[in-house]
Amino acid sequence: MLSDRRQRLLRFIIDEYVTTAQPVGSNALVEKYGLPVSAATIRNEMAALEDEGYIAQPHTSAGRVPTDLGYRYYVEALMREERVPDDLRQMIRHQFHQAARELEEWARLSAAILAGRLQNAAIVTTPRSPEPRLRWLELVSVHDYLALLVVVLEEARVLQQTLALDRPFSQEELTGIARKLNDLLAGKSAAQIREQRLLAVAVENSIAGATAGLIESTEEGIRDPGFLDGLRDLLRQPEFTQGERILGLMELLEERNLPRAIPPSAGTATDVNIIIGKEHPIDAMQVCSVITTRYSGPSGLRGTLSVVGPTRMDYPRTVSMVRYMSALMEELLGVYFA
Amino acid sequence: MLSDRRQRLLRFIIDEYVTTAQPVGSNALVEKYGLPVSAATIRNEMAALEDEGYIAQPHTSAGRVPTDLGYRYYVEALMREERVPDDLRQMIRHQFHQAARELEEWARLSAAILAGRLQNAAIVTTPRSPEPRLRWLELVSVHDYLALLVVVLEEARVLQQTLALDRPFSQEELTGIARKLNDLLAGKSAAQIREQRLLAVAVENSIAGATAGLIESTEEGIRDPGFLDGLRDLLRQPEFTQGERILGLMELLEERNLPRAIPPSAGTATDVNIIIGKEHPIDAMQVCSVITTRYSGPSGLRGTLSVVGPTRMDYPRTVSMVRYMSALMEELLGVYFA
DNA sequence: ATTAGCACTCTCGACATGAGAGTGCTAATT
DNA sequence: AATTAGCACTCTCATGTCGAGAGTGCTAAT
Repeated sequence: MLSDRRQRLLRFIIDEYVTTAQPVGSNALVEKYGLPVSAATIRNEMAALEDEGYIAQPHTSAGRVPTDLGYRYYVEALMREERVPDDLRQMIRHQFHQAARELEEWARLSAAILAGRLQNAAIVTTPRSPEPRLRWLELVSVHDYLALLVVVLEEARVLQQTLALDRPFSQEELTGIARKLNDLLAGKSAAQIREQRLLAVAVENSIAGATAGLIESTEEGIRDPGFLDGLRDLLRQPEFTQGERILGLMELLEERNLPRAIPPSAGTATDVNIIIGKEHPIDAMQVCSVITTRYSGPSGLRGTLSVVGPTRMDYPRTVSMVRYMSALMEELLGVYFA
Repeated sequence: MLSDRRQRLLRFIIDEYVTTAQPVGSNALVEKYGLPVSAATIRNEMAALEDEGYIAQPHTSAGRVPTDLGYRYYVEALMREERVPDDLRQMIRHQFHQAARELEEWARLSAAILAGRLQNAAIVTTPRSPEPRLRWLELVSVHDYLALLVVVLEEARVLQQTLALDRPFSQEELTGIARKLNDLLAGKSAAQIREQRLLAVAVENSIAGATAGLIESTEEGIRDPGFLDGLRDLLRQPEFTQGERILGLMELLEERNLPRAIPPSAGTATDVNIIIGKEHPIDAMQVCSVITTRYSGPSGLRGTLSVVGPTRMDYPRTVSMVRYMSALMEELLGVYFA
């Protein structure tokens, strides 16, 4: 257990380092924060903090830099709750009111706001149901042998797929099939649709199968990897201006490989989840911290908001923003599906 | 007009610089390409090429580097047609056969293939009609006061928008409205739908308006900025490893601001269009070259394929790849809408 | 017209140097 | 027992110098 003074010191060091990105020395600390002791005392305390692994020196005669463990302690014990200022809340609400009322659009906008405000990368997934159900399906003829299958899920998500037909179908025929399938399958999950498949007509059977497949494909998260924004902001961070270290990160983020970049376990906690540096299982991400939160809406809808930045990031501000955006999304979802 | 020898020399210089990314000197040139004259002669010729503005020295005692003008001359007069090798064609076709048969998916895949093969960024837009027409619309009830408008265009593109309703509507009512509007509006463009708007019922009128608006919104290209891939490859290019210069570029590409990154005029030529360095109107892009081509399909469908790389890029290979992918997309579109 | 020869220019890496920042330790002070 | 002043020490960083190497332009000879 750290003494009170050491805790305070660690907080100062982190606060200072977060803003300057420079190793912080004992003198600067005493001056800037008006500490009632001399630099020498601080040096003793810092040596102790270093022994315990919370801070480190890049080289002998440099100041101290927080370690991943230091940040972890900070996040667990030292960090003060921050509140998103009211005027910013107003601005954000305003932006949402101006945007189209679409789930996708909200997710996109959330990512843009998080990235812009925090100057880091943000990834937001659209709300999805854990077990999506069919609300409506439609078959539209593209030409004689090709039809477009349009599937609307309960959560107002629209999916599409083209189907090759083994004989020509008219739009009337297709509409008839769609009506029949709607009567039979509406409200059902992919699994339930698969069970149901004992229709007399082969075409209907195969279309039902395609519908189930389409719904299942969304569950794997392949089709909707979420919205990524702010890569440019991340690149601007001083720790990444030296190419190299960013490359692995780019690979990961550009292919929107969310499950890999952000371990699924990150969503188990009800609250905000924080992964710091080396705590991350993937090498390329170990220079970063990831802050994730879930949001949920009516009928089991769920999505995630994540911010990716250097370990030297403003944790209180990021946590407060992520938390606020999550609450906002939940509120909007509530109204949407009122 | 350049003498034969100078032309050949310019080609050698560019070929060499493209592969090594290092200024090329007279000695290296004589040795590598087995020229029948001495280095001194080459120096004289290079001095002449420099006077005419085709090459330049980064500093006094360095080798020569092609200028934008040099690349321009190369592209216009010196470049040899290249052919995408048959085995690569096979591989690419194979990838397309494995992919889902969706326009969007094809565009995504094209961008991935271009980026991967050429190690540069690629942007591919999905095929769009210049004057999209309605094929089918559907209204799906989300809850009493909210409906989802699903619009299918002739080109098998699906659009969606939620509509707030001023009184509760049942799914049956909505289906009735949709049927009526389909009868009335199918095959019409946004403009024609707007003219048509003299329906008796207010709701029908406003839904028709929303449909027209939705169709129009796609024309502005806001909703579908195209698929971008290969930013990571671009970052790996030696000219961009020193952060800084990449930042402006990122801004532009990440927001997928295609119209700005790739001037619309780039599509007027029937063939491949090449913009080299300073020829580009936007500052941030002046360290890059952009190679663009259009592809088109039945009933006026059009899209573009673009590759963005450093001015030092392999023009013949890029042009051949872009041209091949364009032909392939046209072929696929032809079959799709057979 | 071509070329050999040569002086010249510039970059780059290695090395040295000094200022500056920051530390750890010791001994004195409270 | 905690704190502090003082000081030697270490390390980085910016600067300067130097020589090697690369490449050029010019001149005079072929």
